[in-house]
Amino acid sequence: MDIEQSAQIFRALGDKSRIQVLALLSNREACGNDLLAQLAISQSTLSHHMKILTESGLVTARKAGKATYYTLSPAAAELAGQAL
Amino acid sequence: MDIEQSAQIFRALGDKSRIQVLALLSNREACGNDLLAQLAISQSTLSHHMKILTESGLVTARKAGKATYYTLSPAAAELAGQAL
DNA sequence: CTTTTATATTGACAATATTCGATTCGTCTT
DNA sequence: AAGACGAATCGAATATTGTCAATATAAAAG
Repeated sequence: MDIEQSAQIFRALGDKSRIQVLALLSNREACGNDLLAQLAISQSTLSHHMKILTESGLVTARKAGKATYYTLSPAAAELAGQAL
Repeated sequence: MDIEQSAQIFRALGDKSRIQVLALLSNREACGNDLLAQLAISQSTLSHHMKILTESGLVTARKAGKATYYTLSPAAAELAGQAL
């Protein structure tokens, strides 16, 4: 694994809101609105965080109709499970 | 583990230079000068990074005479070993 | 006791990151 | 077609971070 990519992943993990998102996703898949309902942040901020999480590879996004469903990618599940 | 503390640890890991430091420390203990010799950063920048690493608990510092010797803490060794 | 060596701290600056409200873009419903 | 809904993007304000040169502190050497 490239060193800058590792840094990117850790940077993605280095934010309270994003860790909360990962925790929510550890149980089950969820769409943006589901997540939004449990986080005290705005919709645009959540969208921004989800972009960072997906770009880092920690989360994968699946669009279905209006909604976007997010799931933990396996690598993230491992890291998150160990460290959280 | 507290969620903000987790974020702090990941933030500490989210920088290229700091990951390089951890890689260097994975083999053996090293003092600042040793590290400085292998990293293309200034002394003050290294000192700053080492502060972040020690404050996050990933690295422990031991002062001996003029020098400060750094070692990976066990938790970091595990995380770093897995992710790097 | 002066000088050198190893770190730490300070102050400054540019680059990044976080956050929000407003707007836009798709998709579904009516 | 019009409206509602979920999400993404834009623009801007603010905060945090990474970096360095300069300076300070502390220990060893001469």
